[in-house]
Amino acid sequence: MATIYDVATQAGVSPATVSRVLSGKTVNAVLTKKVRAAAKALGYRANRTAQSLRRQHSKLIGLIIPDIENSYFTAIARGVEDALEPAGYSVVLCNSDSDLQKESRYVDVAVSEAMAGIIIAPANAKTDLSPLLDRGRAVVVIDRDPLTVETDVVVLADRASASELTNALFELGHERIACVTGPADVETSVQRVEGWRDAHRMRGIDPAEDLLVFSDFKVAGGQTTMQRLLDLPNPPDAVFSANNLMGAGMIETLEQRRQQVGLAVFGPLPAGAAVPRSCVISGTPGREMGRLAAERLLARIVDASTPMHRDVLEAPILPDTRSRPLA
Amino acid sequence: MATIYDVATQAGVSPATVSRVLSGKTVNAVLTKKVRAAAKALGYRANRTAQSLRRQHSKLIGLIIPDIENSYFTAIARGVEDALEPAGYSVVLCNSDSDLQKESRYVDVAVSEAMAGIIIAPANAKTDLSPLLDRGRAVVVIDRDPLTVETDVVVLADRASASELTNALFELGHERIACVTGPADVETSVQRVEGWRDAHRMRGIDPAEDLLVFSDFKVAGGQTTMQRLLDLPNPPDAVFSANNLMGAGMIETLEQRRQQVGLAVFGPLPAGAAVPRSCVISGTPGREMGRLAAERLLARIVDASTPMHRDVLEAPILPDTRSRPLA
DNA sequence: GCGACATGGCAACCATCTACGACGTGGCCA
DNA sequence: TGGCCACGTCGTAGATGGTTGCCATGTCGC
Repeated sequence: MATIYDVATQAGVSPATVSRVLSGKTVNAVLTKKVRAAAKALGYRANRTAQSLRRQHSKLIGLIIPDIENSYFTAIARGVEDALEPAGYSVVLCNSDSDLQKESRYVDVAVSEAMAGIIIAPANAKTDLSPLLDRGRAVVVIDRDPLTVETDVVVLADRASASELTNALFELGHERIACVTGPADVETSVQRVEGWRDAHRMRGIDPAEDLLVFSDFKVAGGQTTMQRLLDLPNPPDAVFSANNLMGAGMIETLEQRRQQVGLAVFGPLPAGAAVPRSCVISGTPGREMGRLAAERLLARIVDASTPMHRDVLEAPILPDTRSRPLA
Repeated sequence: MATIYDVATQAGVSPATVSRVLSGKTVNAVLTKKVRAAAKALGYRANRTAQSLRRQHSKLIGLIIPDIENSYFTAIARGVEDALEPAGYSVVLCNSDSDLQKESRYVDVAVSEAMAGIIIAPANAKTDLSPLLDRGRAVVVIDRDPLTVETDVVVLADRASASELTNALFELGHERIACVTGPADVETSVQRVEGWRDAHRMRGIDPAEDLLVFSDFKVAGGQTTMQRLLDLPNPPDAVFSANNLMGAGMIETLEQRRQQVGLAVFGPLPAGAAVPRSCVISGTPGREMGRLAAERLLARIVDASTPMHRDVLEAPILPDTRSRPLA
C-alpha cells in the first residue's frame, strides 16, 4: 500500500505538502499538480486508520437498531445513509436485537473505534448511553425517547397516532378493541397503549384493560397473541397492533384460521399483505426520520454546543389503497 | 480518555507490560493484578484505531449487500453477525443499492479502513473487486457468483431451485408460465431463468420466451410487470417470480385487481402475505449462508493460503403452510 | 534595504504493539 | 561456595501513517 511518503518522494515534495494538497489547503499550483499526478500514479488512498488516530475521530457513524428485520428500521438506515454519504461518512449498521448486552458491546465498539457519532434506537429504558455522553461523543436518539438523558431526539407521535388508529376502529363500528403492544419497558410500547386509552376516554368509554397484551413487537408475538385473543370466551371485535410486524403476524393467524376481525396497525404492512376488510394502517416516516437524525448528528459533530432538538414526526393514517409503500 | 500510559503509571509498570497483560501474554501474577485493577479503575478501553494502525488491520468486517430492504439480505446479515460476533469482530453493513458507484465507494472505505475482510453480494457482473484482491484482503462473495475471480463463494442452487419451482407449477396444472426475473447483468437473474427453461425442456416444451421479463428484483417491478402480463391478449396462467420482493409486488397487483394466477416465488414471502390459491414458494437459507460465508472469511483471515471453497446451498420448496418464516 | 506575508518543510503527536536489550534469579559445575 | 550461563520477565524505543504548529526561507513591495 502506497503511503503519503511514497507520494511525497515521487512528487519531490514533503509528506506535509502532500497532506495539504489532498485536504484542499492552499498549495502552489505546480506542486499541487505534481502531487496529484504522483498520487494517481501510485493509486494512493489515505489510510483512514492513521487519519482517525491523528484526528481523534473517524469518519464512521454508528447506527444501532433493535431489529434489522423490521422494515421500519431499515428505512431509517436508508434515510441516515441518504444524509451521511454526501458528507463523506460511512454508516456502521448494528443490530442490537433488543439485547442490552449486545447493545452495550456496540456502544463500546463505537467508543473504541472513535466513531464520529452515534444514532441509536435504544433497546429499552435501561439502555446506558453514558460511555458516549461522558466522552462528549455526538449522539442522537431515535424512535424511543429516553426522557431522562439529554441528547437530540427524533421520535414518532406515538400516542397521537395510536389514538387516531384506535378511533378509526371505533368509527368503523367496532366496540371491543384489544391492544397488543411491545415490551413494557420500551417507551414506544407504553406511549402507544396510552394512545389506545386516549381514544376510549375521548368517547367516555373505559378501555378494556383485560384486552391489553404486552408482546414482543415481532411476527411470532402477533401470531400467538391473535390466537389467544380469538380463543377468548368474549373475544374482541377488533385489535390495535402497536407495530407493523405484529400486525403481519396477526394477519397470518387470521388467514390460517380464515377468521376476520377489525385491525389497526401502527406502521405499514409488507407488500402483498392479506389486508383484512376492516383495517386501518398508519405510515411511519422511517426514511425521513433517519435523514433528520443524521442532520442533527452532523450539526452536533460540527459544533457540539448546538442546542438540543426534539423532533416529533407525524405517523398519519394511510389512505385506504392497496398500494402501500414498504416503508 | 484513559490511555495505556495512564494505566501504566497508575499500576507502576511500563506501557508494554499493560499491553502484554491485556493481550494475555505471560506476566507476573502480581503485576497482572495491579494492571487489571488500574485498568478497571480508570475505565480503560483500548483505542482500536491505534491498534488497527499498529496491527495493519482492524476488527471490522464489511458486508456489502445490494438491498437492505430485502429480508433475504438482512437474514444474511444476521447469520454473518452470528458467526463474527463471538470472534470479536464487528460487522459494517453497507447497502450498495445495486449501484456500482456506491459499491466501489464502500470497497474503497473497506481498504482505507483496513478492514479485516469483506463479504459482498456484488451489485452486478461489472463489480470490481481488484482493489481488495490486489492488496490481499480476505474476500468472500455471496449470492451472486462472479465466475471469473478467485475468491471463496457461497451461493444458492439458483438454477435447480428455479427449475423445481417451475416444475411445481406444471404439476399444479398450469401450462403457460411466465418468468419474471431481475436485471440481465446479475448472475442470479440469468441462472433462475435457465432453471425456468430447464423445467420446460424436461417436459419437451418450448419455454414461452415472449413471457420472459427482465425486471428489477423489487416490489414495484413485480407490481407493474404483473399488470402488464395480465393485460396481455394471451396472458399466462401462472408466473414464476425469481425473487421474493417481486413476488410480493405481484400479489399486491393480484389483490388490487382481485384476480388469480398460479404463482411460484423464489424466496419466502413476508409474513401475512395474501398467498394465492395456487402457489409454491422456495425457502432461501439466508442466515445459513451468512454464517457459512463468515466462517470461510474467518478461516481466510487466519490463514490466507486456505484453499478456495465454493459452497452451493439448497433452496428447497417450502411445505404448503401459512406459517412461513420471514427468511 | 527592510519589513510583511506567503508557502513549504521539519518534527512532534496521536495510542498501541513488539523487537531487542537489560537485568535478575536460579541452577549447575568447578 | 563462588562464578558463569541460561532463561524468564520487564522496560525502552521505534514503528505504524497522516496531520499540523512552528519556523525558515523566499518573494514582493515600499
